[in-house]
Amino acid sequence: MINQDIIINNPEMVKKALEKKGVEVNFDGFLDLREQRVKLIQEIEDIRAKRNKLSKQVGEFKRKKKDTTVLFKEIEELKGAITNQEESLQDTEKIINDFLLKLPNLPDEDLLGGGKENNQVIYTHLDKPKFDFKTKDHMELATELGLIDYERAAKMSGKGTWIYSGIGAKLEWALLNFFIDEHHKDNYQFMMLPHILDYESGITAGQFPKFEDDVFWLDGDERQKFLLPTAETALVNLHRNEILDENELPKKYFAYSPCYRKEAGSYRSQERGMIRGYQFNKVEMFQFIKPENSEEAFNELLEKAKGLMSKLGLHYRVAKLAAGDISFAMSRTFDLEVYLPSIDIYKEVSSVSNSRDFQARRGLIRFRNKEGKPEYCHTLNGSGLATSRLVPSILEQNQNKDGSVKIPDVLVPYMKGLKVINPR
RNA sequence: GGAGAAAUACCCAAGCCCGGCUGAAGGGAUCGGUCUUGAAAACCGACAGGGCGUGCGAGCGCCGCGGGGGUUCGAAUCCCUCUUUCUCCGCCA
Repeated sequence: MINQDIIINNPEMVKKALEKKGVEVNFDGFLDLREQRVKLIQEIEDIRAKRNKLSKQVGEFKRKKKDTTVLFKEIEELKGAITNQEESLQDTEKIINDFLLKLPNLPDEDLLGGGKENNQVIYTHLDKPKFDFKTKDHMELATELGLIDYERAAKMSGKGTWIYSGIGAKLEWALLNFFIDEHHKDNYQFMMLPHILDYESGITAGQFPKFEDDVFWLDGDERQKFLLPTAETALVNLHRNEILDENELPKKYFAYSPCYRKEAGSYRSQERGMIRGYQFNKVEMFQFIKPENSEEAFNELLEKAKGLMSKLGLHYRVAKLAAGDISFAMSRTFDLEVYLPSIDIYKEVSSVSNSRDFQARRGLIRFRNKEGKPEYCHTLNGSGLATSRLVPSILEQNQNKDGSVKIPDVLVPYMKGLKVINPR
């Protein structure tokens, strides 16, 4: 949620900032409603104050055995005036709230406007791998090596799914465990979270109300519970409605979870295999911090994600996203994109984002500052990493002429010493 | 799944039956002070928060006793509902 004071004090600035995200807004109605709200509150509180005073007198009169009919008459007059106003106030506040919940976060000032086309590559690790033989794509490799079973997955679940089988499962699991160990080394706290979340959790994360159709709902039309689209959605809710002690911050967490996504739109056919599915695995990093540590925390998460990628020895790059390519709840996002030789394209394996106080405002996530006053935290998240796109990139980037695939050195201990996956 | 009990401030806990003087007793913790070489103990004092409105400000007002709603002139106290926790029974990985 955008700080309302900023909108009230400088609606033009907010308007321009949101335009960079490709969102057109008009604050005229909002500002009017805000004024209307204050007027109603003043009227209601005025009447309530009078009524409270009179009611108190009723008590006193009764104790002294004095006649109360005069008081009741006065109260009666106040009563009628108040109910209508209270209803209008409720309506007004609901409209204001609904409006605010649908406004995306302000992008950082240093970001370019526009969408994907304006993303900037700011870092590249290694060169594109060169092959002196005819390469295969990851589907071919995975199928030939018996790592992934697409057909049987389709049989039991339908499209957009796959089965990690045998060595393939071991490889996916090795990646997850490698990441988990690395995060432990950095003293992040490991969390295993519910995959089924309530509506309020989706609001706090910024997933709802705008993107209700992108998740899987469990309770039919009632929209009560949904499957998390990323562990971030659960992690951000860890401290919802809490006031943390200043010295507890920063709080650094990580979680492993499958991510369930409906991905309503249609995608290019080149996104075959495991590039986009209804379910994929991810280890997610998350921080609750004081606002003053925002940049530092962002860099830490980015460096951690880069470190993991570099240790895997894969060719990847880092893109600073343009305002329009950043998701709803975020002010700033850098993506790590791994190279897939078969389609000569870079695909996101990590998104490192700063939500600043946007999620904290939605979920009332605060800390007590030095003055003893509650203040909103900043929340940041970063994938560390999404594994389901790494397997394809490992297969494609590390393939050999004989159809075998070299396992990244750091994963070998997690593969019981297996260094190369050979054709069966 | 069934039956019962409970949810009060940082923690423990009274009040709820019998609605008003409870904007919430008491204790602990915490903070400040006295005493002390220092500390502890003892004693004295402070300690309801969060939100909203208003004011330059001290302040004033509204809401607030798990969440929501209702009854009433007035509700922590009565009624409805939801959530969570505990106990017992059943079922089960």
